[in-house]
Amino acid sequence: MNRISPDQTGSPTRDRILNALRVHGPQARVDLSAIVEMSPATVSGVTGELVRAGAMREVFEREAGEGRGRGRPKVTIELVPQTAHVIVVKLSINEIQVALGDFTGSTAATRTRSLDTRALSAPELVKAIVEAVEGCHREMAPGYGPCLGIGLAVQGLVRDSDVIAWSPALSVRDVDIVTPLADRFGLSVYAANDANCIAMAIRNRPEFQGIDNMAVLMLGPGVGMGLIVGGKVYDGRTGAAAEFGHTKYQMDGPFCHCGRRGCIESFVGDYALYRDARAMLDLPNTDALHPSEEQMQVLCDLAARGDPVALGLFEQAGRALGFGLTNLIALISPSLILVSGSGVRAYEYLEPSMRRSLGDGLVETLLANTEIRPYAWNEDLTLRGIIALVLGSVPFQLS
Amino acid sequence: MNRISPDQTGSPTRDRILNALRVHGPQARVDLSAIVEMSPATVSGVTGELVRAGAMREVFEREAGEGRGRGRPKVTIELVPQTAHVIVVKLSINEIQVALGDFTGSTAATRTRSLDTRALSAPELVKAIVEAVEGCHREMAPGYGPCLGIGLAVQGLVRDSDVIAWSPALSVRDVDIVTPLADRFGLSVYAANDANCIAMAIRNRPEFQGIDNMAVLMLGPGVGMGLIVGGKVYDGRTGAAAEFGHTKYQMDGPFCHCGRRGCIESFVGDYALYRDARAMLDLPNTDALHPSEEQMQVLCDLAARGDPVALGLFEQAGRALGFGLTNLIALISPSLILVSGSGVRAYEYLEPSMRRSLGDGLVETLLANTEIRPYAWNEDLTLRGIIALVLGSVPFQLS
DNA sequence: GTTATTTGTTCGAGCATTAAACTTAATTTG
DNA sequence: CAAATTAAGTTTAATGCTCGAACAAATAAC
Repeated sequence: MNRISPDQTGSPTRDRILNALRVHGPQARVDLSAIVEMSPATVSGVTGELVRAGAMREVFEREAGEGRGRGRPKVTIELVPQTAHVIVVKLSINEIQVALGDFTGSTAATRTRSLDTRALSAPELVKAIVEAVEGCHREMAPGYGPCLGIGLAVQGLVRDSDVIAWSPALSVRDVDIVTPLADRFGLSVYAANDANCIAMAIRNRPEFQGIDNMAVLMLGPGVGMGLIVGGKVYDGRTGAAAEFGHTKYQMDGPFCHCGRRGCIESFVGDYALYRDARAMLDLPNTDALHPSEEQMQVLCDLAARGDPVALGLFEQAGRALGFGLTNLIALISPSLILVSGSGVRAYEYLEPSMRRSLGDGLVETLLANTEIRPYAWNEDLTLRGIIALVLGSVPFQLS
Repeated sequence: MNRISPDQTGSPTRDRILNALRVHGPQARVDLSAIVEMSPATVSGVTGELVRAGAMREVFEREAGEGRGRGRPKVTIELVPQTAHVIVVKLSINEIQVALGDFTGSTAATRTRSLDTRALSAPELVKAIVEAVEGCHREMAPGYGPCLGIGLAVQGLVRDSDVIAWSPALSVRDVDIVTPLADRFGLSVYAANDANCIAMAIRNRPEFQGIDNMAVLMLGPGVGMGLIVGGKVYDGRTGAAAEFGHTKYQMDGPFCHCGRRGCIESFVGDYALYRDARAMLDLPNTDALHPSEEQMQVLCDLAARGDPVALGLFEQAGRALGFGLTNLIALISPSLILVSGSGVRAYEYLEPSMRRSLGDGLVETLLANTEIRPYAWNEDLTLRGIIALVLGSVPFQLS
């Protein structure tokens, strides 16, 4: 949570309009008024104010092209990207990425630094992040208005949007990362789990606006999940929710990174697949805890060529995944489940056994209410998500 | 959902005040203003209006007893129970119970009718419920103000707060129960799953006001759950959520009532315990699908006397329960899980293995955030819950 | 009795929102 | 090409909700 700025409140209507423009892109006032479900008069007032303040501008696209009907033509308005910015940091294994998010919610620039994150102490971690933020501020922020806040997307367990309880990228635990940053920069700082960020980014796309209950599964090195409940990212108030990957498949199954046995992740995570593959196939030895993209691709290629061992592996993983989804659906029954993450590359090999598993475990009524489909994986979703989170949390105020 | 009264809107503030009085009981205006977090001026206005309308009254409890400090004494106000009423029906196996809920949310009177519910066709079911409601209207409602709505608490799967997709009490499926009732009586009708009703009733107690994420487990003939997310009953938009009992324990486990295998319910439900007990102990033959309270009590007594077979049964059930809770906590991480239902009678025998199961499956961070404890079972919770649900859904309007 | 303290009411200011009337800017039609 | 038509956007005045502030009421303490 933030440490600074206790209760400044921007008008909720203004924030809704700003958000509508971020989600739906430039819009005419009439259309905005339909989106936010307020009268044109209200929208007119708010936009007028913001245009005068320089945060929005009218955009004249004189392409009489198509769709131009009778009557006064619409004039679309857009956010001025330079109005303000946020700085976000993505912490993953051996990598710290910093990005500047502009006022529209886009990533304006990013920079990545490689370092041995697992060797960092808590103060060193803070220092590394402070440096990243300062670097971003120095090099990217000029030309932009004020910094509205700082966001942190963390692989791992974030508690109370405040402290990193545990992360695969770190060897230290329970690091309060927010307080020192807030103190250092005098800004609101928000930390969030990376899967939640991705869920946020996806839910923010126009096509998912109506869907209030959805889950985004992140297959990859680990197995994560972001949950949208009631239209908002669900973090279980302690932040430690949606740990789909550590849902159980078999109590006496293989050991998982988390130290327990039989987690879904220990059947579906990259390391699990590669571990089992190496036992049966002739594959290069490696840091088995973190197989690379290329190594995983090799497995996929084998499956594509019909290799029965590879196919069998994916089939088993699909079964475990289906088991986990069965429980997820029984408990939450989200209307949509998207499967994403780098692991979607193997979706076609996972899907059949996953669906079989689901069919075995769920009554039709439940199954029929939930749509499951893959969603193309894209690295930048995390950044877009944390940017959206910060922009949505800090009310915008006119100066 | 309701079919009548499309969008009449009572003031939200008024509804909040009414609800605060229902939850916290009679209160002075100052205290009310603290509870609803509005200024005394606003509360004064609203209560004045309602007192004038006869829906509230001041109550003079002249017991100078204790707590009387300096200053003008508080005058508590209470809801007038007769102001209005709701009629609720609880449908369970071979029983239809009807109750009148008064304006304060209490059950003013109930009546129960036994009949072979599984023999009913859809129209016969509707007829039986209509009769129950009419009987209630005739015999209990005189003396009360208008009927604000009708509520249905149903054992089983309710879809879209509209149709009974499946119920153990019925042999028919997908019965739209709401439309005919709404048409017949010209009132808003709400149907809800019984476990959700109970969760609602419990969450409505003053001591749980602050807890926004909680789960109420219902052990008994079946295993149900009610989920409170963000302070509201969660029904997954389709109503078919929180099916904890049909969460999986072992894919190849015993068959469950739902037709699938290995559900938690098929290890923890009364029928599962009794089924396994009969295989090993000398117990009376019976309708094994629905063992009676007394029969289950026999099992408990055996455990109390240290019978190893009975203890072993409960231990196994506890293990399954713990497995299910592991997944629930990993996914939702509610801050509180209450275990209730008639099955709590055996809680002390279930608990040790349940906790062991949880310890094996969950990392401490997650486990530490969730409190699990039993909650005394009380038949009337269902009725109180559905009454609260109807009262909370129908905005109150001054005539 | 006088003062202090707390509860509750009343009144007016402030704010957000909207309906309705109006202005603006285009297209279509005669 | 002017007049009619259509649709977007603005302005204004009215409504309604909420709250601060002043005030009234009812008691205990002194």
